[in-house]
Parts: sequence; C-alpha cells; structure tokens
Amino acid sequence: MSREPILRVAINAPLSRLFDYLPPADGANSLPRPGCRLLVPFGRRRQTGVLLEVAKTSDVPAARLKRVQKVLDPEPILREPDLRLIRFASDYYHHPIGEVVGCALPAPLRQGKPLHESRQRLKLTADGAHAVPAEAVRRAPRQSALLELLQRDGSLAAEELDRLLPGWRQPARGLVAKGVAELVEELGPPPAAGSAQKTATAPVPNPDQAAALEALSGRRDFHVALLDGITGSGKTEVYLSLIQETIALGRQVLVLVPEIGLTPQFVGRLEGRLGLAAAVLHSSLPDSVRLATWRAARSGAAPLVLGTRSAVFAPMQNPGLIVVDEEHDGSYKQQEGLRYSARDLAIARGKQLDIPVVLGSATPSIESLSRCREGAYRRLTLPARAGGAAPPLLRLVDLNRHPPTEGLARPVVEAMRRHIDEGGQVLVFLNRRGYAPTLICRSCSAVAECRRCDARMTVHARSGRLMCHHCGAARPLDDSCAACGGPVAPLGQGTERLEDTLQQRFPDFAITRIDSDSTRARGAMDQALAAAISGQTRIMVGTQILSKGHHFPDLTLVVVINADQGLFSTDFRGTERLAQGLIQVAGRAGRESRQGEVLIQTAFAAHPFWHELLTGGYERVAAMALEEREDAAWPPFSRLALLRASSTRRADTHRFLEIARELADDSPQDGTRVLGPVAAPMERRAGRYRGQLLFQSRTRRALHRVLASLRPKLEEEPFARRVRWSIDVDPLELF
DNA sequence: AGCACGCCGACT
DNA sequence: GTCGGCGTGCTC
Repeated sequence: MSREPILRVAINAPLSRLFDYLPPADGANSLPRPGCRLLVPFGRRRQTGVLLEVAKTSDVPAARLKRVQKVLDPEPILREPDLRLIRFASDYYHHPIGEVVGCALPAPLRQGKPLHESRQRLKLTADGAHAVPAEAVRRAPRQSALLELLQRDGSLAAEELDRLLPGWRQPARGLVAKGVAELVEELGPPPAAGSAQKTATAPVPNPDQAAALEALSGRRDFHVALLDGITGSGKTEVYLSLIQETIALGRQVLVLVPEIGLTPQFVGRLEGRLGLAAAVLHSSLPDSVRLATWRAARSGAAPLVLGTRSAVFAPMQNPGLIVVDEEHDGSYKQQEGLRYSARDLAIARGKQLDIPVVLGSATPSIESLSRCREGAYRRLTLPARAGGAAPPLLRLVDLNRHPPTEGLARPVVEAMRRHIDEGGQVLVFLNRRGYAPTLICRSCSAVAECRRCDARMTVHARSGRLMCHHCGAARPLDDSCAACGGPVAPLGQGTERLEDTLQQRFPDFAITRIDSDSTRARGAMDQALAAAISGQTRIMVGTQILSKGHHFPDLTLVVVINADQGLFSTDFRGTERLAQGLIQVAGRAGRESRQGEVLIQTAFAAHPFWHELLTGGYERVAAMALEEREDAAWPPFSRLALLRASSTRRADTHRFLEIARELADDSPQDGTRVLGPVAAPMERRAGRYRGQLLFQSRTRRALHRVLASLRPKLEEEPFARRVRWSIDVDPLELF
C-alpha cells in the first residue's frame, strides 16, 4: 500500500464533488499546496483544476486514480481566505465547487494560462552584436531573420517576438547554441497600478456626515453599516473618508458598484480625491486587462479595487474594508449559473476577514432594512442634501381626471412646455420598448401572439417587425388578423410611438430616444448621451436605461408615463422596486437654482401606495413592505429559497423535487416548509427538464439547515446522480 | 459541461 | 452497407 498523498481537485464541471488525483510523477518531494492550479487528465481530455485539499486516503479505488500532469502554479493562486469564500458560496448556494472556482478566476487563468505574463526576453550577446547574419547562419533563413530583428533592437520580449516572428523559439535555440543570443528571465514585479492626479480635497463634513464618520471610523473589525441617504446627501464623502483611512493603514479597499458603465463620475470622483487609480474589474474589459487588474488586487499593488458583482471574488493581499454602493440594486444578483448575491457574499466575506462592510443606498433593500431592525446591521442616515438644494417635488397626474391622448395627459404636456421654455431638460420614462405592446384585430380583438412561446408580440415600427420581448422571436408585421383575417392596429404605447407623439407636440425640438433598440449600434448610446449631457437635447424619451448614472445639466422635469405596471406587478418586490426607481429618478431632477419636478401618470391615484410615498417617502413604503412581509403571506425573502433541478429525463426531475418536498415536510425545523406543489411547471430547455420548488423558513439558518440535509438524502437515490441542482437563495423573481 | 458509446433511420 | 441523430452514462 503506497503512502502517496491524495490531491483533491475542483474541476469546472457541473459536478459537485472533488476529484482525487495522485501527485505528479516528477514533483513528489515538493507537493503543490491548496489553491494551486493543476493540469489533470479528466475523462478523455485534460482540464485545469484547482487543488483544494490534500488527503491521506481516497474513496476511489487506487487503480482508478490518475496522476496530476502538471502543477501550473508554484504558489497558490487562490489563497486560504479566497478559498474560504469559494467554499462558502458553493455550500450556501449548493452549487458545484468547480464552477464556483470558475467564477472566481478570470478567463485566462481558468484556461490554464500563466498568472504572470511571460517575462522572457531574447537578448543579443556581445558576439551577436558583430555577427554578420548571412555568415553566422548561412543555411538557416529563420535564424538569420531573427538575428536581424535582434540586431535592430538589441533585445526583444517574448510577447513581442510571438507577434513579429511566430515560431521564433525554434530558430532562437539555434542562435543561443551559436552564442550570439541568450534567453533571459526578466526580474522585478510587473508594472504597478497607475496613479491619478489628486484633483480635489475633502470638504468639511456636515453634521450628519460627521456623525456617520464618528460611528464608523476607527473600527477595523467586522460589522455591517447601512449608510442611508438620498442622492446628494453625501454618502460618497463618507465612503471616501473611510477608504482614505483604510488605505492610509496600508490596507486594501474593495468597492462594489452595480454597473460600471453607469458610474464613471463615481469612479472619477474616488480617483480624483484619493489621488490614485482604481483597479477596475468588470466583464466588458479585455481578458488581458482583467487579468492584470486581478493580479494587482491579489498582490496588493492596487490599494483600491472597484468592480461589478464578480469583483466580490477578487483576491486581495491585505483587505481592510468592503463598500457596496447602491446595495438594493438588482444587478448584484447573478441570474444564471451560480445565482449569488454579490452584496450577500460581500457581507460573508467581510465576516470571514473580520473587516467592516459598508452598504450604501438612498433606497435600501427591504432585507437590509430588516437586518437593521433586528439589530444585525447598524443604520446611519444622512438626511439632508449636502448642497442644500430643495428635494424634487413628486406629483401625481390622475389619468381619470385628465384622460390621456396618445398616452400623454394634458398637465404633463403643459409642464413640459413650461420647463423647456424656462431652459430646462425633460426626461420621459416609459418602460416599454417598441412602438406598441400589442397588435390587435379591430374585428375579433385577437392579439398577435408569439409562435415560440406564449407571450404577446410587440410592434416595432422602425424595423417593421413584430418582436417577442420574452423569447426573442421576430417576424414581419402581420397585415391582417391571424385568426379572422380582419384589419389589425397597434394598441398601447411604446417608446417609439411616444417619440413620434412628442415630436408632433414639440416640432421645434429634437427628441432623443434612448432604449436598447436605439442604442444597439456601437457608439449610439454615447452619442445620444453626449448631446443630452451638453444640454443640446431638451427632450429625452427612454426606458430604465436612462434612470441611472448620467448627469444631465439642465434636467428639471421627469415624467413617468406608466407607473401602474409596477403597482400591480406579479413580482412580489414590485412596489419597493417602483418606489426605488421613482426616488432614484427624482434625485436627478433639479439643480441648485431650480427645484426639480417629477410627474407620475397613474390611473390609480387612490392606491394607498401613492399616499405612503408622497407623505412618508421611501421610508414609509419600505416600512409597509417590511411589515407586510413579516406578517404572513410572504415572509422576508431572505428566508426564501428556490430549489432548481434539471435532468435529461422528465421523470428524474419530477421525482427529485417530490422527494425534496417530502423531506422538507418531514422535518419542519423552525417552520421550514414548501410553498405550493412543484412551484413552477416543468420546462424543457436545451434538452433538459427543469423544475423548481420554493422553500420558506422562519430563519435563514434553519432554511439552510434543511437544504443542507437534503443533499446526503437525495444522493442516496441512484437516479439523483443524473439530476443537476442548486439553490437560488433570495431569488430576485418568483414566477 | 464535454465526450463516447450505442442504437435506429436515410443516404453517397 | 455507414453517416449521424440524440438518449444515456461517465469523468478521480
């Protein structure tokens, strides 16, 4: 019996277990450490895996164990704290560990590329400098070409040579053998993170900011603070002060933002005030840049690491603080694969590292407010607008009293005219792309339906097509009713139609429409925004895309065409989302000199939601939502989890969910139960049958305990080996 | 996931 | 005859 250690490796595949390997043939004396990447034979191919554990024995028969082919990292690329977060996420979301590791690594590292760029250089020797190419390498044209290149430049980096003379290593060997060139390894660290000019200094904090800072500064251990204040209340100043303090102690700061494209000013402001460049991580960066940034975070060269949700996994040498800006934002929730919440993982990470986590929002999520109420988080409110400008005025336009023509009520048009005449800009929101949301038959009232799914088709006039916003199907516009052959007409308002209507009402002004259709072309978005930001455009029409980030200089009026869909949405988070959206948009209207105005068209002006919002603001709406959810029907959704299962066989998925339900019902720990039968009808996609089951529990811990107890029991079932499953804790939407 | 193996239908 | 469709099973 051999005493060889067993290497337990995470492989990027939808398989939740680790795979056992024998150490590499050559390096038995220097065993790789957990966190190193390994090249391993896996089935019929080779895979890059990450070593997670070194064990003494394996459950796998020795004869079936294969040997690691190559150790890719001399040092762990993921260190113990990074691995701890990965293990937590895999455990908490019941997601295959190999895939979680995959989320935590930039693509090149996932594919087995080296952490550090090749720092090799081919250099000319003293002899080489005088060698005559034709003579030295008479019968080797490639060697002579390489020599000529070298004589021109003296030395060349490996990457440079890869570009100039692919396959250069072969002739290089010849040159080295002749003593005219040498291959050297360049030393020294890769270029450090850039610096930025310090362009601003800290203003004197107002009393509220000072109070928040006093509560937060100086504490270096784990705690969660919810910094809650409207736009302009000076949250960023508080972050800045804490960031500065942390960096001054030689520790790194991780800042998470919802979408990087929407926060250029935020990034610029941080950099300008801190006098250093942020290491920015997000998905639209080229791989090479992302890798370099990841490396700078890992090495500690980057004091400030800033990124979107996946940055929550960024390794750091010496982390001291985590900030989650706009913590309520839905983009922190990954919607496929590992369905994690970057905000929740940030908190888990802060706890593991024992460092503070600061959440910021003008409109905190209900679950964070709930944690504050329980006393788990500390709530710090910044009430005043730092600049002293008056908060925008929210007003309802009752569509019953002012029937709209072409979707616009008279007071809205009048207000628009007034604001434009006074030099303001107007933003008109309508959350419906296309010309009209329906194409209806004038004689039989049938609506055009999608042939691929069960949604209605949306009319797109600019492209002359019907499009399904649900599944993406498209077809030419029907010229008659599919059911009875009668005449058809578009029904309802979309952004295209609204653009036309506004153009008729305001013929002297150019209307800019900004939605995902109008901005599809590269640069179109930037162009439209540039015109708006310069103040050239007075009227902008758009969808949600417009609601975040950009600062329009003269924006004084915001019009919300249809708020009612948020009011009666099937989404159980509908009302708080609506309130969050309205507050966010309102925060952007108005300048120092002029009070902003928000006009909301509604056919349900008597709905209690409006009363709460207009008299009590977000605070009141949130309190209502919280009470409602703590009450009965819907518990706080931090205690909800969706079990998602899929298999190639319908019967497997069904039985799996059935057994899960029975297990949960048999062990009603802390009130855990399953809501509904198999909550959503089974769906077949990509050749797999998918189903889900909704769990509810009185406490988060209990919920997790029940879910965790499912695993061993389900894995006893032979058929369960064919089922892939994971948990969506805190689902963003329920169907 | 990726890949192989196997078992049936329509082709040079 | 065999090429290739997908249904099924496996990866240390």
